Amino acid sequence: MGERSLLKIGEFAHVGQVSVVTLRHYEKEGLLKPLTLDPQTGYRYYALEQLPRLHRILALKDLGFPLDHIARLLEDDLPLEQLQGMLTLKQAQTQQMITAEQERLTRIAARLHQIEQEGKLPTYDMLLKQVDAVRVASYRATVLFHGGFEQSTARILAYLHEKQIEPIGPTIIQLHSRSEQREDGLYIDMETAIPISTHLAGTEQIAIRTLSGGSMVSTIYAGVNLLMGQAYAALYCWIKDNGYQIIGPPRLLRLQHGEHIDASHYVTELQFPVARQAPN
Amino acid sequence: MGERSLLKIGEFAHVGQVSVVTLRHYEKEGLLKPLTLDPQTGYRYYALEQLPRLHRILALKDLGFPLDHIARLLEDDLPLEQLQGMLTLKQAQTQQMITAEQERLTRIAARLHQIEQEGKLPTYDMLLKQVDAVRVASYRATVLFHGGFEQSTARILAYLHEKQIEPIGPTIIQLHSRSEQREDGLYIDMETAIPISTHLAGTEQIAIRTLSGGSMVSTIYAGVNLLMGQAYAALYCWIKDNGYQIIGPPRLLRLQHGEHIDASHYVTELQFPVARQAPN
DNA sequence: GCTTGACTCTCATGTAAGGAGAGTGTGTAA
DNA sequence: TTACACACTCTCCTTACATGAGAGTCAAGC
Repeated sequence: MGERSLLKIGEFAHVGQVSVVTLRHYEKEGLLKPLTLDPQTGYRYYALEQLPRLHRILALKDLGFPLDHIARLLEDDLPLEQLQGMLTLKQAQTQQMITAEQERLTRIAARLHQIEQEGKLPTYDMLLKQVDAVRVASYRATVLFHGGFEQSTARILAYLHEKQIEPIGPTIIQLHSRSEQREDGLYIDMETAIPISTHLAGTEQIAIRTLSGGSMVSTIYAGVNLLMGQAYAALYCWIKDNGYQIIGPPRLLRLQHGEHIDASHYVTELQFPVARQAPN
Repeated sequence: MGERSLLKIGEFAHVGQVSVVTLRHYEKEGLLKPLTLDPQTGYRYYALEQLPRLHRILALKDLGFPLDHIARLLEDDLPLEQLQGMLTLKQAQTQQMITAEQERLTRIAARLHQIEQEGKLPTYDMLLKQVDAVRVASYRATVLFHGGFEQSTARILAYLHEKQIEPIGPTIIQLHSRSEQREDGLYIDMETAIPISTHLAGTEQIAIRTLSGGSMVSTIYAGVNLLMGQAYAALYCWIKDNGYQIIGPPRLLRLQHGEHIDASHYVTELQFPVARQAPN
């Protein structure tokens, strides 16, 4: 020690506290070339004076930069503004990642919460998804909860058939109010909507309109679940736990229903339009 | 729609809002097999009833699980505790990652701060590293800052030479107090230490002891910088900005020094032992 | 001068989760 | 019939290395 000398890769790796493989990798990436290369043996020889550069590489890696960015940052003629720009950008990205991870943390906690509540494997899987706006033919009325939409659906389908238009997606039901009990059954204000591709005029009863898209919390279940109580409740909890707020009526997508299908094979998606709750 | 049917991979991908490639990938990973496979054509056919499973996969992926963990989580006979365990573990990991990212954010901010202060590319790169404890032969005295350690080093080396012991690392100088000006120069209480591998008895002057290891904030610079003012200051700022506290005397590692070496080729590492500041 | 063990070289492959793209051969629907 | 969807295989690409194979080199002891 104390003598000026060239180090073999292993020695340099040792003082730099990195692996030999890492040094070779950095050379390949053009980050740190050995001072000399023995043309006979191919041995790499490093000088201790290269240690500050290695140190800088590690420091930048520690800031989260990928190696190719570090290569740019190490260029001698890099203008100061660009350096600052890259750092500021990285700062923003890191902030964003933290936010994302925190949301994920909340989702995990919500899931654990759900398991505790139900005391078993959760039945419903919540997912936040983006939904496109879609043009529909819709019919809105306050009808019997059980079977009410069958009539509505039939009514719209008849109209579309008459106009020779085919549906382009599953029937969507918007539940505009919570159900209310009357003497002859459970009633609800629901809008039955069938997606179509073409524009046409509606009738007094059947409106041609566009269902808005946006962020939806969604869950899908198979089988019959007429009251959807559990799914509804689970979704409601999830939205609350994860700091969202409901900004519209829930939707029911009848992905696989019908008279000649056994009820146990029904597939339904339940969606709530949501937005991030303003953090007050 | 509304009819029970088998979907081709493209259709299923569409309703599930994933890519065809993804579905094939999931099949290969054993996460989601198509309901039937046409032996003639190899076409995959999915049932809508598989949508909840896909949904669950996506939800778990959203929680941050890798695909092989999801495969385990999807097993029917997974005991509840194991599910909870995996979620709790993931929760802890996510929390840890958030903490790490926040520290990174602080480091980036410190770096930007440093650039602003210096008004140019920062000269010193700070890195937090773990240092092992090391046995040394050391000599402590209040000596002239300039050249004082040369004598100390020579003294230790003479002793080691007499005992036929070779140093196993660069000379370490611990600065036990800040420098003080006297009439004939700048004095400092410094301990010069040379790493050795064997244990042996010391003398009145030369102690054989162990330098403790631990977390060190380190910077390396090449060239002569006798007062180390800038490096010292930069390191000091970094430690403060990043919420650490200094828990011991700074160390100077003379990685490449010596009489027959040009001062511009000196390589020195400056280390401060630190600990996380208790968040009060 | 020889052996031995530690070290070094190059090259290839693997990682997670697919994305992108090409090439080639069928299937399905209007 | 003509698009288009789908099949299969293959490769390369992403990050920052780790791991290993097979071969050559260095320094030290005998």
